[in-house]
Amino acid sequence: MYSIGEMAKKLGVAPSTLRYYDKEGLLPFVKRTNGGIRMFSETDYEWLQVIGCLKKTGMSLKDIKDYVYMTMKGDETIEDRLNLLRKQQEIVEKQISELEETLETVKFKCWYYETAAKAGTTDVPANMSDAEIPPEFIHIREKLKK
Amino acid sequence: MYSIGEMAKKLGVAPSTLRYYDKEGLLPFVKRTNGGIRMFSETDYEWLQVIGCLKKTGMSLKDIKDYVYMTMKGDETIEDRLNLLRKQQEIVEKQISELEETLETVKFKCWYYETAAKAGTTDVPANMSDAEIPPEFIHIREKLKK
DNA sequence: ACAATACTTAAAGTTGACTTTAACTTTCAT
DNA sequence: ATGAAAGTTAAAGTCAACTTTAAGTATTGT
Repeated sequence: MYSIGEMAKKLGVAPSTLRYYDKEGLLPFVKRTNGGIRMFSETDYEWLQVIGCLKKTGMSLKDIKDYVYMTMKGDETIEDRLNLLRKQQEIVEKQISELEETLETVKFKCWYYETAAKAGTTDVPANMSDAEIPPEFIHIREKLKK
Repeated sequence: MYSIGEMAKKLGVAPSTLRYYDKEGLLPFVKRTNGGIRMFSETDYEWLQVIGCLKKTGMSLKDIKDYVYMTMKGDETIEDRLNLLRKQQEIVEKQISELEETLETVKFKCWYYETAAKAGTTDVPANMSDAEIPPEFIHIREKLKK
């Protein structure tokens, strides 16, 4: 069993964050001592890991709360939870492919400034023809212009 | 030349967003008519595409503003801009690898609920031994517990 | 000429996810 | 038994990035 401070440290978050999550109804599974102090168990830790994962996918606290409540309802919500997770998988896959396109654009910009640095002026990369620039950047430059 | 409404449509953002960016100093290059109305050019559009790219990397508007001003200063800031973009490349690469780990966790959860759905209860995937679960999920389940 | 539409600004409001504050209580080590 | 450390709550504050509002000005089509 862990106190809120210990669990916060284990997770790398502030204790106030865990209190906030609890207040928002994300932690209905957390038990209290007679004195009213929260006691976090190992399975609570697993829950917080899952909450952390869903947060990384960009899910809102409200939607995470709905998922937690679904789970609390038991086996009758298995299909719903599966559908929710499948949608979340698609969302993350889309996020990754968008970030990969962003990365290509940033790499183009790096090439642009490397070329400018060698030449001493951005005029050089700015005025290059398609034939002169690395082929993987042609469509990126086009996309930025159109 | 485009009005703010046309440019906003072209970019898929609200006109108020462009006014906000201008007010925050991100668009020092945008010219005005005698009457004070903003006129966006094709190169302004390219600028907004770059701003959009940097925003997708998670850069704050303040830092984007600094980059815009660096560029306005001319060729003496080429090295600084290159360093900034290289750092941003690293940031995006890290974001992608973190999202890929998140994706694996979501895929594990999907497998978990698919298995639960077949069995009619989450007890089945929950009580499986390492030997029974797909090998790629062993370390993910471990990570969630430890 | 004039109505409709789109533009302008400054200032206030919104949102989500926390964080801080204030006043108080519980737990733990000596 | 007592003082420090860590816990508790409710309520207010913060932050970034917009969005909305209000009051007014400019542009465009007939």
